[in-house]
Amino acid sequence: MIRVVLAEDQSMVRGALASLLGLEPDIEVVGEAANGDEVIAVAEATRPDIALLDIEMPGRDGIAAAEELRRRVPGCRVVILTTFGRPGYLRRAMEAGAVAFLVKDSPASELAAAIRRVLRGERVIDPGLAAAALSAGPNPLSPRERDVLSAAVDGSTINDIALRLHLSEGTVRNYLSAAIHKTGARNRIEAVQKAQAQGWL
Amino acid sequence: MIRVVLAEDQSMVRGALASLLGLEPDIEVVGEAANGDEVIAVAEATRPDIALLDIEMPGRDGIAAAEELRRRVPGCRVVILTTFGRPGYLRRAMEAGAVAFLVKDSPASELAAAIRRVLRGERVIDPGLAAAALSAGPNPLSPRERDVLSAAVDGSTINDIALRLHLSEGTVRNYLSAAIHKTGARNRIEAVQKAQAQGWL
DNA sequence: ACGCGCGGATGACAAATGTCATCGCGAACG
DNA sequence: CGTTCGCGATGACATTTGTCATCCGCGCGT
Repeated sequence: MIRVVLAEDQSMVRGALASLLGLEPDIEVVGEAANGDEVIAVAEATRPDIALLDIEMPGRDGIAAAEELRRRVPGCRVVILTTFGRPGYLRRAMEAGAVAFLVKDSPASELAAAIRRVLRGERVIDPGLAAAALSAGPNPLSPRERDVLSAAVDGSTINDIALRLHLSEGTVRNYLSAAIHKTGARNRIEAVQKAQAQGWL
Repeated sequence: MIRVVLAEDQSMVRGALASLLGLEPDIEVVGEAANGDEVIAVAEATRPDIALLDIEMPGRDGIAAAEELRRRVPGCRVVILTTFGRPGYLRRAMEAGAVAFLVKDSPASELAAAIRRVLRGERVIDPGLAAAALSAGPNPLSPRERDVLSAAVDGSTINDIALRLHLSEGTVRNYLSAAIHKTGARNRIEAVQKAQAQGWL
């Protein structure tokens, strides 16, 4: 039996995925978690073959959890299952030690298939997405530019951001200007959108 | 047997939900669709007892589909299943004739339970969400203010919006200013966020 | 008949935002 | 050892955005 733990924050989706995997005769869901911190505890307790992780989760996200799992539960292979096939996500997932990267809008049958292929030692990555990740190149934003742009997603003013990050207003404007330039955007909002679409935040 | 059709754009989630419902001895998934247009065709062909609809779908969304289904397949009860429990969504779903409104982060067991309750003639709505929808009041934005604010979500400049909607720049600014005021926001971006959080767009 | 709200517009003004040049500091790298 | 790069800052400047008062016309309700 292939032993799987599941991390996904939406209970109903998590339950549905568990049921989907439960249909497979050679797969067994031995644990579930609603976020990245939980899944580490669950995996340490159950020592599964596979950890199936969503990326967007409250608290520690799936990528951070993958990194931690590699250290704490070395025998456990990480499969990322995410809504958004963003190039930057794929890149970071691979760097965090994931061996497969699936998007939720591929057919349901691919989930079990991917898990079996991973168990045979293969890596499973959508070829189109792999190409996009490679052609897009690495994240051009410096860490601080990322911070500032991330702080701008919720519509904060320059002043808000400056206070939150303990920077001067001018500095915030400079970083934002750089981020706007590097993303090829025309203003802050476009920069945020483009960076998010690439998985750079 | 309770006959159900399922509309959800993410294949894997759709398949997983189908599997979840398939576990129930008295429920049968007789059709699946990836968007609001498909589900109407499927429901007309299969005449199900229940249509389980996601809201966020490409093309015709779940709420618009619900409205159309009420006319075209009157015997079919509509259950909305959505990621976001936004007050405005609930309100619009009810106006569109839905009899149940579930969010994806409630427990998986609630799905079948809700379907059975609907079949007994009950309405199923999260009490907290119902309270939020009532206390939030109706959408304060005029149709045109909605249009303009919607056109601003992607970071377009005033100029872009004016061209796209065939308005003068000043008019666009006026509508945005009104929307900012009505949402209690401090700028365009916050206004978009607040309006989306309420389900007003 | 009257008021009111909505759509649409203009002009003026203040505030926020984006751009650019320039500076200092420290760490990394050849 | 010099160069480069990231971080942080300042000041000046042009542009964009947000606000407000005011106007017109239309339709709707009383």
